[in-house]
Amino acid sequence: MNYTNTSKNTFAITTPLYYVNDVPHLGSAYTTIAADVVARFQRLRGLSVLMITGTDEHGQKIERTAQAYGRSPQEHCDLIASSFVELWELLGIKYDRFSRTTAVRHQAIVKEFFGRVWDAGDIYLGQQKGFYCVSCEEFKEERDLLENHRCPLHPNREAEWRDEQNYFFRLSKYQNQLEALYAEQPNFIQPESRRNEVLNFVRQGLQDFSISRVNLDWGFPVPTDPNHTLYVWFDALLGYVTALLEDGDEPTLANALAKWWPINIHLIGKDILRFHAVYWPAMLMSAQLPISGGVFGHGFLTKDGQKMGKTLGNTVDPVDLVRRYGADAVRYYFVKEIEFGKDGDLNETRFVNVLNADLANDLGNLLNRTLKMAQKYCGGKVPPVAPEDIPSDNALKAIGMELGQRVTPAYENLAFSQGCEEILTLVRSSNKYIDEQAPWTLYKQKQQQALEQVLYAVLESVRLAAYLLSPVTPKLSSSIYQQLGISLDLSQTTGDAAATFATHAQWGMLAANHTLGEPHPVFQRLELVS
RNA sequence: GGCUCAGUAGCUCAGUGGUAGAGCAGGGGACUCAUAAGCCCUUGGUCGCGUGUUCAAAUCACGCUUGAGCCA
Repeated sequence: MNYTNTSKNTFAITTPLYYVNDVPHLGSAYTTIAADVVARFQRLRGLSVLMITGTDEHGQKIERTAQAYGRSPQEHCDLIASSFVELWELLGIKYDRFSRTTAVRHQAIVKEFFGRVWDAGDIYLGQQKGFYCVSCEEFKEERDLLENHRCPLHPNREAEWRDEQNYFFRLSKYQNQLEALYAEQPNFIQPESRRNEVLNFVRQGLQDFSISRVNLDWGFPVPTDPNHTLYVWFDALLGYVTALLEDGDEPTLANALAKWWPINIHLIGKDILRFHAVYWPAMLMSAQLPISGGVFGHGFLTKDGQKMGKTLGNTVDPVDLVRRYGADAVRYYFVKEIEFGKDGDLNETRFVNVLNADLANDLGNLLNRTLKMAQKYCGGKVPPVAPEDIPSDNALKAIGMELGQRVTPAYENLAFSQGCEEILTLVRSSNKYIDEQAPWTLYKQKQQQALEQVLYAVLESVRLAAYLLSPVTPKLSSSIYQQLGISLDLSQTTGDAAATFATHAQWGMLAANHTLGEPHPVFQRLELVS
């Protein structure tokens, strides 16, 4: 699987546009961290990257939530949207677009897109009868509901009986085209278990779905019939398109699609897979637009093995988590400790153990002990060693020479955990190498040349590890670069030449004789905070 | 009810036919450059249960069981 479009030098990735029913939860943070990691990696590779996140702000649920808080819907949306922005700031998310579905220009895009689907003859008026769960914003089959027509996902509220005229999207027409898409692009839906779910679902036969609601004000009017309001999902998915507009652009599809379309990959939680893997490509087919490169549905997070939820009262506030442990720690834990695609657990004891072992003890201390030795034994400078003079069977060079090539497919395939493990191999080997070579003994024996080779090999290995890990831990990696005396802020790379993979992912780019920085612990050991 | 995925060391997981592995956590040791870190050694598993196929099964087949999920 490789979502990089090699014919263009661009890479566009999205998180969902998060529903502003409530302040951001940990799951939203998880998706956004993952997207940021991919985006940062692609920038390092020199691609022009557009990372899109944002908020989905329409629908009955928002209307009612706002009402419950005594706010206007727009006030409510503004408030919640800003809490997302703040969280991304806190987490060090470097997004390029924050797309809000209440934006004025979004309406223009939706209107034009609707027109194309309308002209294709794929929208018709029909009757929708059934129980509607406002929390899901979906009609439910009666057999799927609990007693008193309560939705299994929202058992505290009864689904509402609706019998109304709705506009429908002719999804059934795209059954064959969708199946062909899944067959021709086996990676369109990842991971595989999710793909199977979708195939199974589609195989059973697709029904048209309703794309408008009546008796609802908070949303865009159906362009051809203002008595109806567009269904929130129809407008939300198009938020990805609107996000592609440059600031001064006229809000037209042509402008939006000019540079970045098709989006390389949508990262989503598994709960909204159907919208992205079935409805969305069908909508694009109807509008005769190219389909996105793929959809990756990741798993859910549990807390100490239990589902997080308000009923259990065990939700974890991402803001609180970052305040207690720091952004890099939170990012690293979720990216390294949870296999992307599977469900994962947050356990704070494990959190602290892993962070201390990997980042404080193995990586941070490795830098610190080596820098201190460089101070004592080499005058605080990178030893005058040419990397080519280090034999290729040197334990660290052997790993370092191949590491970039090993880590690249891991990032490309969103196998973050694997990539981190590869990097850690070099870090752990470096600690072992120091103990084996015992530079302090070489110093006492006045074997300066051997000593310098050892320290160079280790310093360079730390640098390489920091560079390759920088998509995950941008601040930590930057601190390491700084202490190595390299003036390049890895947390702010923009895809320009200075920080590119071609040079920095090579083992041996550390320049001899330049002055190293002052050693300070780059990652303090964490304490379990309750 | 149908279907999918998973069940391997205390924890998180790798291992898809040939004498059970990693990281973390636990125990011991030697060292000293270092963030009481690192290094070495080590405790720990009838690989969910059962039957079958095979010279040989964590690995293949069937059944059961537990958990997660999909079936608008």
